[in-house]
Amino acid sequence: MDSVLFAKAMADDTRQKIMHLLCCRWMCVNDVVDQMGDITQPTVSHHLGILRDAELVNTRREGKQVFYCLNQDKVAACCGLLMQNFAPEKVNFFE
Amino acid sequence: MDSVLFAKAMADDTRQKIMHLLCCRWMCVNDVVDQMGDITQPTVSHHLGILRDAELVNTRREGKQVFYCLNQDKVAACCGLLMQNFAPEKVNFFE
DNA sequence: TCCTTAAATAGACAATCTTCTATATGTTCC
DNA sequence: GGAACATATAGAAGATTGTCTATTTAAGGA
Repeated sequence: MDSVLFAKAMADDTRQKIMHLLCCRWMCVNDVVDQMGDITQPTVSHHLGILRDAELVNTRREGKQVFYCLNQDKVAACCGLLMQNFAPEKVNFFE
Repeated sequence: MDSVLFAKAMADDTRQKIMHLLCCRWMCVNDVVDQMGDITQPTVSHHLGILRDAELVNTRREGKQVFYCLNQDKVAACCGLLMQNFAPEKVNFFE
């Protein structure tokens, strides 16, 4: 993936909070909305859409609800890409 | 550092191009402008200011010129932070 | 001191982004 | 099929960002 797309997806406080919620579990949209407290459902959906476009979340429908979960593999791959691009001297390739 | 500030600093194509130029060498502002080709000096200065605020570049004055170089330690630290926050299951702490 | 060069800052404008309300789509149950 | 619930989309308003031109600040040389 493109490292700019990744950075843009991460470049918002609300989005990082959502990502934190979804880090190690599946949650449906309404539960995310409840946990976030002060933002509306459409706003949450919008942010989830951006994260989905960047492939940073996995998604699954279950009846009426749609569940999301952070895609840690993607995050790790993108961080690795950033490291290779912008901290190549700090990467240990064979360790 | 704050992971949102880091992501915001990275969230622009022009800025990532500049970072790439400065990745493994010191360059003065005018040389960056020349390499970038199609953007003006004030725009480059603006982007360098954002990178400087995020501590992603080191800076040094030499006579009339100001030199910049990418701070790979900072990049590595921020990537590590992102990994811990958003890919904790992919981090091997003791390897 | 004055001129030249290098970089930063100010201010304006357009584009992008975040958020909202209102509405549409999709799913389940009666 | 229609009501109820869950999520997505549309469209608008305000905030933030990226870029430019014009100007200012900083340093060096004649």
